[in-house]
Amino acid sequence: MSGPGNEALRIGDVAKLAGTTPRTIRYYEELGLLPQAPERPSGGHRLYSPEEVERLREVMRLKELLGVSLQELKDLLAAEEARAAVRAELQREDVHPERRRELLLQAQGHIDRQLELVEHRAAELAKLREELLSTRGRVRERLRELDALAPA
Amino acid sequence: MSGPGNEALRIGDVAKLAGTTPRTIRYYEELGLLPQAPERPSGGHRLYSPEEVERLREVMRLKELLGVSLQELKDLLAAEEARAAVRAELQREDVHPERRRELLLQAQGHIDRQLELVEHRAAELAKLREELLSTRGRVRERLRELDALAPA
DNA sequence: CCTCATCCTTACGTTCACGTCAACTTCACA
DNA sequence: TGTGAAGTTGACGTGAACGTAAGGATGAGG
Repeated sequence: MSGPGNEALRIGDVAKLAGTTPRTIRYYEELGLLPQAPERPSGGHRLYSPEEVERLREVMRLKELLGVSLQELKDLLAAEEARAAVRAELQREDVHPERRRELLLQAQGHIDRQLELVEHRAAELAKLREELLSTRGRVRERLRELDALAPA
Repeated sequence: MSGPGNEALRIGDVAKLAGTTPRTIRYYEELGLLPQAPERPSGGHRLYSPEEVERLREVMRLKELLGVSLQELKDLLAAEEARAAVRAELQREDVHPERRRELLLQAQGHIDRQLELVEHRAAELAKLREELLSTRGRVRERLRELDALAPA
């Protein structure tokens, strides 16, 4: 059985797959951005699953798009971390509805927090985009005027 | 005659108006992000017009929204710089239409470059926003299910 | 089993984007 | 005309986010 989904990746592979370096991965782990993968079977080498690669990419993506510090990002991801735990707990059927509700509300709060950040930035960017488009429109119009008078 | 529009601002005033520090302003000037205001009447103090404040705010805004290094930002603003010069030159009527055309095309190129950057980021952010909204939707649904079974 | 690429930790180095301090000059105002 | 706040140019300091080098352990292929 060598089906896909259970390959054990080494840190160098992960780095290449995510487009970064081993150093950065260790650094993120040190900061708590990535789980400290306490599984170091026999040797001290870190091993990763493809899911971990996705997680890393997501971290890099958020860093890029939200433009926050790694510390702030850590807080934002604590949210995601919590959501993972929540999902795990919610999987089981035997959770008190009261507890379920609490967990879901908590998850919602985390998501809303991220959404707020994202929407704020998105709005600002949209505004900037509109301004640029408008300016470009004016330039184009002037070019057309010019063409009308003295065509190439 | 003390009408608005010709107040001479000092670097500290500018800093407060733009929400930053004198140090940053000097640093930006040193990097070439702000024009080196060669006008230092008698004393060596920098003087600014309200327009310069706007310029500074714009720089800060772009830095924040585009998340680029100050060097890259400088290149992007060389564009804007050029546009300012272009606008000045275009104001005059006695410019060869050929030259006008050239200037306008150049300006258009600069704008398009900025637009490309902005639209790329905006698209990425929009994608992220959609994902978050979708996730939130699922959470909400689960909450509604819960409410239906065991209302508060 | 040997070897060599890859990994480990530790630690110091580097770049960016400023902060801060020193020594001095200039401006605003009583 | 003094005097305190604000400005000037160096210069060095700093936090974030890694890069890089040292010295040694580990793992995969021949």
